Amino acid sequence: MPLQIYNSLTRQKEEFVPLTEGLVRMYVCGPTVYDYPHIGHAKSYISFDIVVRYLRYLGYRVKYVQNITDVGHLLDDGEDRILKGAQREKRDPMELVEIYTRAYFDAMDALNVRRPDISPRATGHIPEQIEMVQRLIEKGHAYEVNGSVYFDISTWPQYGVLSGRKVEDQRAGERLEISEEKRHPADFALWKKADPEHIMRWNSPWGRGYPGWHIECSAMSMKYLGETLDIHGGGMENQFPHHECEIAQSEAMTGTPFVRYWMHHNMVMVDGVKMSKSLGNFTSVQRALESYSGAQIRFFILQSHYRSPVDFSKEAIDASAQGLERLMAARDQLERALRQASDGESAAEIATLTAEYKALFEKEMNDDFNTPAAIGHLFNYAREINSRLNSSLSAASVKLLRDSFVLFADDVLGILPERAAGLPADDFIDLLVSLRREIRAQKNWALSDYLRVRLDELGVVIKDDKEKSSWAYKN
RNA sequence: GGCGGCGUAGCCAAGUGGCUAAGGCGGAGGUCUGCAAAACCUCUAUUCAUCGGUUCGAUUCCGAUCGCCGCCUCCA
Repeated sequence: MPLQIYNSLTRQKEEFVPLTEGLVRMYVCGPTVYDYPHIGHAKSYISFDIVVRYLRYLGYRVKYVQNITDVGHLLDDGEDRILKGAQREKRDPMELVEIYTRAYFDAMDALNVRRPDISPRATGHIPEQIEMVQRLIEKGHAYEVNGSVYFDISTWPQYGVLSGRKVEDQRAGERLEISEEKRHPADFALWKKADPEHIMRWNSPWGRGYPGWHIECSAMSMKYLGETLDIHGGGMENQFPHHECEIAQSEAMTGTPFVRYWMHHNMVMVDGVKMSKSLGNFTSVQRALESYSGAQIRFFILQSHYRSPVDFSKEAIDASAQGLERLMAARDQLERALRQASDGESAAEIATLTAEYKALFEKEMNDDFNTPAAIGHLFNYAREINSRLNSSLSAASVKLLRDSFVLFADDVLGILPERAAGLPADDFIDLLVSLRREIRAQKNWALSDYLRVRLDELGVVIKDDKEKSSWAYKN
């Protein structure tokens, strides 16, 4: 079965067919860089990292764009996030933005998330956004009032297609005061007039101001990917109003479909409640990395589906970390066997096994990137591999197993980081282990145990069998 | 009030209109071992929130109820 993607727009799984054969145009909403990235960002960008990696595994060329929002947007109290952050930390807004942009990339690197091909910044694309607003005014879909420009919902009856909402059903103004400038409560800002104290502002045909909340994604995605994207990703909480507004303003301007497949991932929870910056109950990635490795966090997130919420609890991560250790141990055993295996043809049985697991892995990944199920097969695969490594295999057979295991687990899922130590240490450990073998042959258990304990303290675990001893790194 | 999602073993978590309801953690037993660890083997949900309905048959489809969550406001 070919790749199926759950499309939020149609609310069903659909076969994935890109607009241009062999090329995927993909855009994902990036972070607002006014604070450290949290575990919710981890789930988001790991989810879409899997999408990109798997599409590339399938042979597509993927052009992946993810914005950096460095224009301040308004908080409930009318204050600007970035401005507020800058005041809090007594820094220039752009300095603040730079610090958190770097923190964001550092965190993603630690989680083994591959960087987007293009990371456009909103402040670097003000002219594009202004141009878009102008075109919307020209086409009669937007109006200017007192230095601000709003999108006119009444000119866009399709508003609501993505979220399935009717404008009249919404409780407009229940929690946020409706601007009196708007003709209709659901009209949204494309450009906002800046108050004198507003630091981040730019010249525009409507005076000094700054872009609206939704316009940057439309302007930048279309600039780099064209008028129709294959995939647009983001969090479910952005489905409305953010993505709904993107569709309205983009399609009103171009007259063509904006996005073919909308993908939305679910939220990270803490004790059953959504984690978010506004609720203040978030764990930063940097903080989580003090307790867990990037691979452990990544693996934990991939053990539930991207469209399911995940509860970030110590118990759950500890449990999944144990599981990850098994997969990493299997990889280590394969690498070791590869160094020690004798020459020879690969066995037909091994080729059958690798083909079987390739089919299973692809079946699950083709089903809307079902990483938990794919990982389930990986555990079975690891067991099959381990039992075969107990007997001697030819180097060609081991290589076949190693290559396929690493291809799925690491190239696509990215969950098998290199072990900590540099490679030369391996040779010394090999030497110590073989020396210990001699000591054991002399039944000098005291010295043998001493070596085992010392090596254990250094992070190397010994495993003794009748004919040989082997070892593995602990973490 | 409107829109949407979820409720599967002690915990985490896939899945399916009917053959054994994946996998991981934890637990129990075993093989191996000088001991240990790892690995491997066996066991660990007669049952999928509750109650109805459709069906020859439902955990899976439909309805109701209960519970939990998200969105309707910036948020990954």
